[in-house]
Amino acid sequence: MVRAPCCEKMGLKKGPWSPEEDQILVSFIHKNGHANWRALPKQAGLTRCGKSCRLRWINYLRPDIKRGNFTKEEEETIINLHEMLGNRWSAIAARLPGRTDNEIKNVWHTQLKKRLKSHHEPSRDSKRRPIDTKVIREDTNVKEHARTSPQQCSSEMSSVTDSSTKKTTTTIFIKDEEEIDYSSEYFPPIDESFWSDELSTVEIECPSPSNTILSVEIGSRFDDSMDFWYNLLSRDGNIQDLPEF
DNA sequence: AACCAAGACAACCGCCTGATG
DNA sequence: ACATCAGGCGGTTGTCTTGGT
Repeated sequence: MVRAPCCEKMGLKKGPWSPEEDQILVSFIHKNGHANWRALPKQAGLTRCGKSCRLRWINYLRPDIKRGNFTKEEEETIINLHEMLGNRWSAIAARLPGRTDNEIKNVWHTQLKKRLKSHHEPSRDSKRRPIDTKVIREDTNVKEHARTSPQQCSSEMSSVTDSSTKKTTTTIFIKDEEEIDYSSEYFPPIDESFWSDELSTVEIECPSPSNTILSVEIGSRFDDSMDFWYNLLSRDGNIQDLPEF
């Protein structure tokens, strides 16, 4: 059986919402809540599909929405979280009270992406190479390298999940050794099982002289070992919360 | 004043996931 | 175990606004 569409298209209105429609939706939700979005438009007397109503409420009409321009702090937060989480807009929005995933997505595409691009232009005094110059090295000894190198890491991290393969790729950028505080208490020992299985890949950009990125497959105990990476990243102020994988 | 292009924002579409029967 | 549904998410498109000519 073919799955029915979320709403019957015939006769339902599309496009921008009118103030009257907004008023109807707001007053209905205040009175009845929104337990069932599919049934809501009919009950409220709106010629919209449930999805459209939900989106309008979530992105615009909700009372706790913060309107207006993003502050510098919010923009910095978005940039940092995007480096960690990738295009997981809802996860980013969850860390910015009053902001919606749609709004953050728009700001990212219209403003921050441009700013970040210019920010990442190579410069003489920058020790960090731009992301698009990285090289992935296929190396059978890579696990051995990676097992020792994290203690020499300082830290930026980004994570992208391929929805088709369900594979998460996390990239950790490593600054040059002389910049690093080798306080070993940040880095608890990890055991062999950390590297088992093939659930995710971590790419570790190594300091000179090799200047390569090690692609490391990590295993089922990755979540258990996240404190390890968390300590590394939080030490340098790159994250406040554990990233989700 | 009219037109056009670019930018900003709102809304839609299609897919995925978890819940349920 | 499977089919279906509703909600949620990210990508994309549509519409409106603004600035330049």
